[in-house]
Amino acid sequence: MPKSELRTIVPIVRSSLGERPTLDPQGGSTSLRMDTALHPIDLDDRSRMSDIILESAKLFAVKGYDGTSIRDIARAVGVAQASLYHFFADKREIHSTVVTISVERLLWLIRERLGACTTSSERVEAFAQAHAQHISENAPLYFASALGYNELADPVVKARVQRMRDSYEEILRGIIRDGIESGEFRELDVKLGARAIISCLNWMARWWRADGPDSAETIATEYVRLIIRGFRPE
Amino acid sequence: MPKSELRTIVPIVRSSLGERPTLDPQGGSTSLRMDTALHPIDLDDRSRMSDIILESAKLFAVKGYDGTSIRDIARAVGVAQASLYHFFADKREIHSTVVTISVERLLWLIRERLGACTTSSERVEAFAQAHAQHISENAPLYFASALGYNELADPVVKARVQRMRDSYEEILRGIIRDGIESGEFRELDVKLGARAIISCLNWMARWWRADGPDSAETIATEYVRLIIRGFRPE
DNA sequence: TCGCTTGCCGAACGAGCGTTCGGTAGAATA
DNA sequence: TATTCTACCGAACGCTCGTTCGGCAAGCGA
Repeated sequence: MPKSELRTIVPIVRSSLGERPTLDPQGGSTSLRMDTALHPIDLDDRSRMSDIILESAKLFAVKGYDGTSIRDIARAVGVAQASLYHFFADKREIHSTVVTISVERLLWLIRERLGACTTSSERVEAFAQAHAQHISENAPLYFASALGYNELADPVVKARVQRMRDSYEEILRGIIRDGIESGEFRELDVKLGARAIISCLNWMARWWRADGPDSAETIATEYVRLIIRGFRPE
Repeated sequence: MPKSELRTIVPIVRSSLGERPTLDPQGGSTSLRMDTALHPIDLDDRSRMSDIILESAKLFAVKGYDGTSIRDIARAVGVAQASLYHFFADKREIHSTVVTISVERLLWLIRERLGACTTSSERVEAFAQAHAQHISENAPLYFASALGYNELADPVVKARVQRMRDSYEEILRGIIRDGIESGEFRELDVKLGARAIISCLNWMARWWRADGPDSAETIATEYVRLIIRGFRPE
């Protein structure tokens, strides 16, 4: 089961390169499955494929896409270069998979966290904390995705990741809109408010490190509490 | 004079690679001149050197450091590859110069803009507007610097740019501290407040484009007005 | 007029890149 | 038992990269 889930996403990423996914009879339903993010991909099994993805993510996070060579990845995983091509079509597919899994996880985590919240303020805070949890739990994956997602060469993969980022942003906008409607927030520019919070969260990829004094969750919460003060009426 | 100013900064950047700057007798005084940013570098003369810097900035901004080749730059400028090495020691020096000039300009612009302001709120707004003005006036330079400044290979250049970014951040922190002292702002976490504003400004490099509906200055002002609401007392 | 510097170029260098090919050992399937 | 498939590898291919070298023409101070 864990391994089969991992084996589901790669053909989907690959399908955007012109190939059809081999595990599912229909392309349409698989991409729907992607966007709705019903489950996170398991990378904790000790399969080769997980290893490749995780080691690649570490390298991409530190050295960037261009700065990381196939030889680097092979050395980190402990296999020959040629072996990587047994699991992935090319280097771009490895990178696309890393980025896609990261965004998929983030979206899944946010949706799961939002279920337990009632007020709009709580929901904004939960949104930020889910983002922070993703940063701290999947640091290499997240940094690789955040720093390198505009290096995505394939336009189809890029479009799908963009679509997922759009729905990520739309979730926050919806929360703020609800808050305005219920009177919990004043009449404010929804786009601007959402973007301010997301900017703070995203910029953390540039300076936050796990060995620093504050946890990602703490910082995210404080950001939200500061900005949400500007959301309050009067 | 314009050209000579441009010819000042390059030896300074170069000096960090182990060479001594040739235009100034003392290394210490030149690096002091850099950090205090007494004047912006003129890139509007039609010299070869300005051309190389500006065309490189455009390419770095779009394709990144690794994605841009010496051949790309030479083609954009309209010279042979070998000619670039007449003005710069290597590719890294071109990139370092682009990034350094951008940060230098930003700092200079902020210091100039802050002179005309009185209240702390005005000063925070002026800070953000100076940043926005830099983005819109020097878009390629800024994007190249913002997206690629952690690709700086040379540790000495990286340290100097970091130092300039630190003093950039310290300016904003000082403004906020003054505002708290005078009672204009409540007792808030200065580091966090400054970081929130800077995050919004920096993240603009990822999504703002000159052909969009809003000017960079407008967006920056609205960000600040939103966040500053959370700075106000009670 | 001589010699030096500046600006510039064509051609080539070695290194590293992503990728491919032919093949093997072993497990799974028939 | 015969066949197929999975996981994996060593060695090489063609290509692009940053950089270097030797040389040329124009300008300029001596």
